[in-house]
Parts: sequence; C-alpha cells; structure tokens
Amino acid sequence: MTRRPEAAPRAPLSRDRVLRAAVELADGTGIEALSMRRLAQELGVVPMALYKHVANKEQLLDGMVEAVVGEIDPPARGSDWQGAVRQRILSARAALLGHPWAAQVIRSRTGPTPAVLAYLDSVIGMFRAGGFSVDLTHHVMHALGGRVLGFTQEVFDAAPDPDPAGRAAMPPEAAAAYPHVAELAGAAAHDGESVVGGGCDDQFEFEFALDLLLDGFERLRRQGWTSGARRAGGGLIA
Amino acid sequence: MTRRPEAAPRAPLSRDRVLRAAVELADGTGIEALSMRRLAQELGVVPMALYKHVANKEQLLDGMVEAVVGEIDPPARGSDWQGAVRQRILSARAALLGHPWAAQVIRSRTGPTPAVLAYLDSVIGMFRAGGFSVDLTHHVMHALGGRVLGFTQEVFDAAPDPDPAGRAAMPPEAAAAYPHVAELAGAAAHDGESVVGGGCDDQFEFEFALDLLLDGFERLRRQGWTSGARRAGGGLIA
DNA sequence: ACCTGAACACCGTTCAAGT
DNA sequence: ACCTGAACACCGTTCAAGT
Repeated sequence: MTRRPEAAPRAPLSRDRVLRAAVELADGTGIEALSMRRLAQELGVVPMALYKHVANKEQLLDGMVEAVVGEIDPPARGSDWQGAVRQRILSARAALLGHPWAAQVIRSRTGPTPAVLAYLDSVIGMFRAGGFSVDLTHHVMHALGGRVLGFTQEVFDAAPDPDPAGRAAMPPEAAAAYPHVAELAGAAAHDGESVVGGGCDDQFEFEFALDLLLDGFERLRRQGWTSGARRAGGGLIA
Repeated sequence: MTRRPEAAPRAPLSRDRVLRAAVELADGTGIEALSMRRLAQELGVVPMALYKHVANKEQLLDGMVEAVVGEIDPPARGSDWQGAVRQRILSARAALLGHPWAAQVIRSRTGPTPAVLAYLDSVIGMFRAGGFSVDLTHHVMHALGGRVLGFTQEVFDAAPDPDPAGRAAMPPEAAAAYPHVAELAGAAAHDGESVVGGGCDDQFEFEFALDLLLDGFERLRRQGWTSGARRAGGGLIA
C-alpha cells in the first residue's frame, strides 16, 4: 500500500495557488471567515505550509488585492478625459463588484500595492492629459477618494435586506420619530427601494455621484481653478 | 482587615461607565486593541461582568457609536439649506475627528442606531426645507455617502507618515514606473504634503469635495432635476 | 438568585523537536 | 536542511459549578 489516496491530489503549493484559493474562499464565505487555518484546510495542507509562500496574513491580503485590481480593464483609447476616466472607474467598479470584501480590505491596507499604484498613475495621467494642473488633479483625486477604485462611500456596509416586506416596512413609531427618513423610504418603496443604503439601485447611485463630481471637475478646469482660493469661505461658486 | 485596598475603588458598573471606558480605550490604544477581556481588565472586573450591561461585543460597538454621534452639534438656525447642511456635516466631522476608529466602526454596523437615524433625519429635513424633491434628496444623500457623517472616503486607512523625510521621498525606480504619481507627490511636497492619502491637508480636501457636491446639488435643484433622465448616458450636464 | 471561573472553539504566529 | 506538531498568547462567549 504505497499509493496515496487519490481523493487528496496534493498539487504542489505555490504563492499563486494560495492567493487564488484565498480569493475564492473570501468570495464564497466572506472575508471574516478567511483565516490562515481555514485556508490551509481548504488547500489540504498544514497551516504553517502557507508561511512558505506569504510572510503573514497581511501579505496574503496584499496579494489578494493585487489579484482583484489586476482584473480592471486597461484604459480605452481615444476619448475625452471625462469619458476615459468614467470608463476606467466603472471598470474598476465592475471588477470589485465580484468581490464584496475587496473594498474593505483595500481600505485596511496601509499603503498601495504596485497594481493599485499603476492604476492610480493611469487615472492621474488622464486628468493631466485632459488639461488639469497638478494642483487641481491632486484635489480632484482626493474628491474621488475610494470612488476612484469603484467602491461607494456608503454609511453602512450592510447587505440589502433580501425580504422585500422587511425593506418597505417601517414601524409607525419610527416613522413618527424620523419623518424625513420615513418619507424617503416610502417614496422609494414603489421602486423596490428603501431607506438610504438598503435595496437602492447602487449602480445608479454610484454613477449619479461620479458624474456630479466629474462635471464639477470639468467646470473647475474651465475656470482655471487654483487652490489659492483656499478657505475663501463657503461654496466654491461663491 | 476588612477594608478593601483603596487603590481599586470598585465603582458600581453601569452601561454608561462601560461605554465611556470603551470609547476611552479605543481612543487611546486603537480599535484593534479593544477586546472584551481588555476592557474588563481596564475596569477592574471579570470579563463576564460586562455581559450584564451589553449583550455582546456588537452591542458594545453600537453603544460607542451612539456616544460619538451624540457629540455632534445640534443644527444651527437661520441659514440657507447649503449653509445649514455644510455646518452640520462639518460638526459631524469635528466630532468624529476625536475618535479615529469611529468611521470604520460605523461602517461595520449593519444598520443605523437611533442617534444616527435622528442625525440623518435632520439632514434630510434640511434638503426638503431647501426645496429639494424627495427624489433628488434621495440621490443626493447617496452621493454624500459616508461624508454626511464627516468621514472621508480615502482609499487607504493609513495614518500619515510621521517622518517628513519618509513622506517626501519616492524611490527613483518607483518615480520612473509611476510618473504621474511622482509628479503629484513632488508638487505637494513643498507644502509638506505627499502622495495621495499621506500628509495632505485632510480638512481642506474634505471641504473641497463637500462643496463641490453641495454646489452640484444646488445646480440640479435649480434645474428641477428628476431621476426620469436615468441612464440617458454619460454626464449630467450632457 | 446571583456571580464567576473554567471551558469551548477559535485566532496568528513562534519555535523546538523530529526526520 | 527541511518540515511540522505542539505551544504561546490571545479572542468572544457558553455554561455549569459555586456561594
């Protein structure tokens, strides 16, 4: 009996195989269920075997981010800056949509990985090519924030309530205490939407905010905006 | 020897005392160091004693959010909607600035606590009073996202590098690979600023994006915007 | 009835013992 | 030289035993 049981086809471990298994595990069971021990079990190895390919869990998460950011489509050629940036950001969003854990993991990193840097570099380049000063480009990138990588700045991370009845319903005493929230929830209900954050059309909301910002950027660029007007007090259009 | 040692003045535990100690501990040592066991130790009690006052750690975090949101200044009277919303959001930001952990804890909650609901209700009410339709108010709240509670949608959660030399320096090979990032970092360096996310004037960037959005909102309101134009394709100002 | 220590089922990572 | 099991220092929470 020297033959190993064929049910456990021990393929040789590699950094790539570890990362792909980690992404798959996080996609399937959620990021909070991703542990070194659980991942090792999934790969049929002892936990310590993973440390041959990643220094620690932080580096594992870095590698997972690289994998997801690598899925973003390359820039399209031949459009104005606004179309180019819009297409690129919506590609980033599409890539991240398949990995619900990605946004929070990216935010938890202390710095950009090479793939993220390359992506940011290309977006910054689009603004520069479109006639934005370095100064304005800087602030505009801040204004986009995480949206540049396709994730929305929602107040809560909660998944939308899968029960339509639970979405629409708001207890009468709550509706009385928070009339404006109730009004919003009520008006959105006939669209199958609900209170801010739950059951809304995320894609529409993302594009609404993105376009509002991009239009504002274009307006500032045309005006030759510089940050010299800092703290001039209040609105930008005074 | 019936006297207890005075060094351990065992004040009676209460929900309020637990929450205040938790906020203090998170402020001082970071949210990742906040554990039920560590908190109990800080209060001089056995871990299980905490469960008399909070059902579990999730409810502890909810209570901490309530405490921080309770610090937000009440609305000011007698300004236009834009000034009122701006003041309220900057108050929220000021409250959260003292608690670096608050933004990520709020995002991790699955739903709004009563204090958060009351705050959102008041902001929604300001838009409605300012002449915004329910429809536009809905999308405008989404566009603000977490910014409505004062936290910025930065790509990374990293604290700025405390070493000024480390902030300005970018290795030559990195500068070559990411020229646009390098240009931004270089131009910002003389201000004591750096690559996107590190060492910048956060307050300025926050207000820059906030005012850009508020100005965009006002423009849509004046135009009588409705969501009927959904997916008309591309920019909002066509 | 109240309180609490031990225990359970986990973590990420170190390290020494084994081959 | 390589591999790995046991161990360390933690978690949040349950539960039964003690007063």
